[in-house]
Amino acid sequence: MGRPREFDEDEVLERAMSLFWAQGYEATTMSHLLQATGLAKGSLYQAFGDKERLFLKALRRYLERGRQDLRNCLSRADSGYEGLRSWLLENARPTLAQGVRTGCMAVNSAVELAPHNAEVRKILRDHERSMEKLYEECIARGVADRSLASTVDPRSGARWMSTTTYGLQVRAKLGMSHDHGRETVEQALCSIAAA
Amino acid sequence: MGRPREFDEDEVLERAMSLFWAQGYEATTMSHLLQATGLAKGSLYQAFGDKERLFLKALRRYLERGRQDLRNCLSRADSGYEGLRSWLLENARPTLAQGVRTGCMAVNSAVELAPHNAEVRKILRDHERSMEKLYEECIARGVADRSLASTVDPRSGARWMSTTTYGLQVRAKLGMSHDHGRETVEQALCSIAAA
DNA sequence: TTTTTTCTTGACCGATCGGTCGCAAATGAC
DNA sequence: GTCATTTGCGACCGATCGGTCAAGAAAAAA
Repeated sequence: MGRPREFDEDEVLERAMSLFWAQGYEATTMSHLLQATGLAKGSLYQAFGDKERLFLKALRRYLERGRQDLRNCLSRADSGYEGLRSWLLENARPTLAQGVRTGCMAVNSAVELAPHNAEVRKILRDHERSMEKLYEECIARGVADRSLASTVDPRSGARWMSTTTYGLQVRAKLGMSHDHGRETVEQALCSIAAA
Repeated sequence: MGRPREFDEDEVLERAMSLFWAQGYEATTMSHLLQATGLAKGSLYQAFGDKERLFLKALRRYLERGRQDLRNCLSRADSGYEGLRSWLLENARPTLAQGVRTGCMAVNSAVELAPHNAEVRKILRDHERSMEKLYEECIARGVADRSLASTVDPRSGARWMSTTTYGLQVRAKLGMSHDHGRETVEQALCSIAAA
């Protein structure tokens, strides 16, 4: 009952996510969000609460998609090693949106907000743990199929994977070329590859 | 001639740097800076120009200090391998200031500002290149003293070092423990250690 | 049709943003 | 002393920030 929404909530969330992703939280103003979504101020506030709530919702959406991407990437691989390698190569591909090096929204949010916002910190830590669970499984698989060194500990290997993807995403912000990214991935992989 | 300054420019810059480091550029307001430095508005503007100029000056100071730290760290080491290892371990130590996980100001600035600010981008890229030159020399040393694998290319190894330190600093923002950091460093080092 | 409920819209709010400016104070030059 | 020059200070500026709200519009319920 009541008057129906004139906008698609998912579409609005998607545009908000893009803005926060490309510009960060502080640098994205409500005016930007209104202009990008085409909504009036009241509508946006009524639908999503305040700026922070909207951001959190956009962040959660981004992270869920990232986890799904990782699952797909790893499951497509022919070996544990190839799974990790293809995910790292994915992270070595500089992401551009409208000429802006967006990097990874998880990394961006971790750097900008995590130290001062407990909710963001919790979300990102949980996400990190989920990602590392997937890395872990993949490493176990790689040890079993002998594509990874038998000495690799799945837990610490998983944390090492996180670290390496984060690092690549930071370098993407400074304009790392795809070639340099790939080169770094191959170098990094030496630490876990089977002898 | 004229009236002499009543404040120490270096001291003011130091405090500004700490604020920008801990809170980022956007989240640090002129009021914060005035309160932290004890200066009046006009004095700060007359001495440093606007907020961005002050930030750039603080950033340059931070980066110079970082390069010096790296030089010291590497030169103290007994081998190329130990040099890289001790620098990575330095980056695995979570930095806290007044309870805030400050991480690394270079990484923070790269993520927050580099895509939208050409000056910041240039400064950080130049810094990255300088750091990688030092890594390179250290890797060459390590190959020569047989502490590193002879197969390691100094250039790509240097970029891999950058990537790994960046990754550790991002994880520091999410509350990485010192133990996990050290564990990751040991895992990562497997990719360059001599067989 | 009337009522109820929800949504849309933009005027409006106080607070704060980065930045300017005029005036008093403090120094060296003369 | 007088003057020129620079600093310290804080009132003041327009713009913009995130956020609220009242009134109108559109649908379902009666």
